[in-house]
Amino acid sequence: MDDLMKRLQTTLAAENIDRNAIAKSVEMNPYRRLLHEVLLERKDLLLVGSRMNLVALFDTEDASSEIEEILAQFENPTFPLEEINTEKDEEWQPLERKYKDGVNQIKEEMLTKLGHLEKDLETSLTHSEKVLKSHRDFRPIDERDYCNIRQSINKHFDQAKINLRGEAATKILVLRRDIEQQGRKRRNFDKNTTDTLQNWFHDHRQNPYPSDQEKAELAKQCNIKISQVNNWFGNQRIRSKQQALRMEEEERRRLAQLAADEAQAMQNALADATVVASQNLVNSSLLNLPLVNPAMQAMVIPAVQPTVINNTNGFLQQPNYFPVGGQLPLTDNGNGQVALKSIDVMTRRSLFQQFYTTDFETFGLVQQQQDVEQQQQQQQQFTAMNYLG
DNA sequence: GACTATGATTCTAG
DNA sequence: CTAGAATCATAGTC
Repeated sequence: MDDLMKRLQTTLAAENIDRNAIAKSVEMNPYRRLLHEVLLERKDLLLVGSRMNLVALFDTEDASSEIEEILAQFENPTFPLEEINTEKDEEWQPLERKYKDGVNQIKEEMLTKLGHLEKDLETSLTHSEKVLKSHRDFRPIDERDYCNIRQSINKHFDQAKINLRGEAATKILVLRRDIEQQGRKRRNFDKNTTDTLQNWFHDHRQNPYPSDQEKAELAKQCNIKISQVNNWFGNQRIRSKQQALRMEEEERRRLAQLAADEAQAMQNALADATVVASQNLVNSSLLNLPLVNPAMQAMVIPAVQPTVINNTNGFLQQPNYFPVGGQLPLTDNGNGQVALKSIDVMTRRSLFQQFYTTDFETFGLVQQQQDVEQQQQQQQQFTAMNYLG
């Protein structure tokens, strides 16, 4: 009994009820007082149905039509879930099953509780009659008293029933929302759909904004909702724009890298040519060198060789200095390596000439670097050219 | 399991 | 309301 009392107090506290107001109300109305007495005798009845509360004891509300509408689903076999992704969704059937099972379970629970309520109502009525009879010792009791107490108790239990139904309806709504949420799990469109949308987008890329009518057509054609068409075009527009920006940026970076590489190559060539020129001057004549350098014949350079090999013999050893489209003095030895072909003096001269006259003069980058060292190198380069020319 | 692709949602501005 | 942008959440891939 103490436990029951505690639960009652907790309920009262939780429901934020002014107990004085209730007491006053009870005091002012003998029937209510009687009812209160009955209910205090059977406190457990107060706790039947989790939503039953003392406010409902005195202020009966009508059952909302909305609740009845939802509960009608107990009897209505049609599936009341929102149609989500049409019939092509094979995961839909289990969800539908799950929902129906859930609704049935809620129904069973509600019916069980209703049964309990009915039993408690009977008990309560019998008990109230007993209490009323005991009152005969203190005051006159007539049929009206019995009628009133029965009415009050019925009212109380009616409210409990309404609350119970409301609770069941809420459960159904929650269940429905959960299931619909699961059904709404994102699924990719099939290839046909994306192709159709993709084609439309591409054909109208100048102005990729379908009209309402076109959206409707696309939706029908793709078997998706108009809102999905809207989503798709919204995403597509923004994402294709982002992609274009990324490509642009990438291209810009690539060109910058290309220019940097060329500039570097040119500088290497310049440095190399400078060595050649000075060597030639020291050795008095490039033409005096053997027609075919024996060391050069055996020289093997890795196919990917980024560093400039010191040119001590007056030969160009980095073939990539030669003009684009010009013939490279290379031979592939089949082992992922290339060897310099032995070349005769005339060929060498022509390659040098080609290199100096064609490339150096047309390559703006060298001209732009106006520092002293660069100028000196240019000086030497022209000396070499004159010498060879 | 990290990463990207993608459909949906949310927020903002007009 | 719409479009754009950011973000979320899941799919899909390696």
